Amino acid sequence: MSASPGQRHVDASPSNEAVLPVLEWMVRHADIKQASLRSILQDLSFKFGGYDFSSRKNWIKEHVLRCLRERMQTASGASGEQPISGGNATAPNASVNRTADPEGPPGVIESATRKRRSNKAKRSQENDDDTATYRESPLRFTGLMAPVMLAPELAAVCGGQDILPRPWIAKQLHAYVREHELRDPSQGMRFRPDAALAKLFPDRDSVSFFEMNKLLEQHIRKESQCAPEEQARIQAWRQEWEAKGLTQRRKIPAKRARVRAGRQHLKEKALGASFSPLSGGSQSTQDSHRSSTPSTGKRKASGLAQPLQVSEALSDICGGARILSRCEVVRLLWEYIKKQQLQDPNDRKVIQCDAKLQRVFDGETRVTAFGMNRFLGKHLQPLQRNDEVGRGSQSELDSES
DNA sequence: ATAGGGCACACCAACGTTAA
DNA sequence: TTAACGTTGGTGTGCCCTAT
Repeated sequence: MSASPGQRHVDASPSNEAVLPVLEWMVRHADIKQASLRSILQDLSFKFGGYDFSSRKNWIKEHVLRCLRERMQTASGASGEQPISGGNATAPNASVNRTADPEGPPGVIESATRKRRSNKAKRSQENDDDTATYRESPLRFTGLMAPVMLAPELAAVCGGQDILPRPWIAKQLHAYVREHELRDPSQGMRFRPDAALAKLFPDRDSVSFFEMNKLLEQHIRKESQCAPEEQARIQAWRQEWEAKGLTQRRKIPAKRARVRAGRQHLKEKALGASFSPLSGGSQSTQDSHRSSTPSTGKRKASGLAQPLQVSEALSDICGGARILSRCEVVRLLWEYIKKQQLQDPNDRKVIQCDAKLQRVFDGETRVTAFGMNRFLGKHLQPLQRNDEVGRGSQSELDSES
């Protein structure tokens, strides 16, 4: 709150004579691969108690450039140290060079700087976010990396190997195309099959790398499609390669995004608590219910809502209905427990089983509210086809009662 | 948050090159 | 730097209900 005009750092403007030796020292000792003009400005500002050097940016650039030239000359003359090139090192160098070019179009530097800043800010944001973190984990040969059996004509162009994971097959083919210079010069993403590849892609003058994987399917067999002895070989291959202890760098999922989405979902769920799919809720509420599985709308009835065959013992508790969904069973079960006042008054989580409940709960006299779900599975069986005809479920119960 | 159940769906994994 | 394309299978998550 104390007025900024009184800031010590601004008033205590360091002279160029005082700044120059510090600046030269910084450039001489900077990590060229990491440093940028911006980072140098920041460091300089830090060394001079937070003084803002932006008004002397051009002066600083000139001296940074001079020091860099001297440093490169010294390095190349002394030990043949490599000049600044490639990777991040290009950023400060290029910027300074353009600055020195009197004919360089105005705004180029600012534009480039802005772009770099934008990219840096983006990277910084990503690093700040836990979505951008990685972990090293063992390479497992499952899923996409599951080894498959190659047909002889495919193995022939994969160095004779007849068991490989799909991505490695793609890699081998890319290498083959490169080695044999089969790439279509007019269309970089396509290649012209030679005699060996023609066996894989018959009647094709040209194949795109995108099509390649699809066409390869005809020359690949999954483990499940292989003969027992081939499956044994694949197993051995997997064991052999997993024993090598290869690792991969995996991206950690976007936890923060998921947590945010989850919170949003709960919030919307609370707001739309009175929504009934049958009564036609608002579009937004319906969307929120679909949030986790967006789009399509092809979703079938939930497994929990599917009708099941209820055992006689359980049916006795559920009002005699023999076909109910799990959800309905749980609801009716609790209705019965409350009606019969079977909850332990000292611990409402505990259910004191009467004779009917004991038939369902394996003779247990007491079960917990959570534990009783475990017993239900034995009393609920998938429906036979003909059972589904005339399924009554809750409506059947309603009509009975 | 927790327990039980099954299903649908999204996402991720590797690999290559080019265009934006 | 990222999206584009195509492949398969593992994993994570939400749905749905109920009570504590």
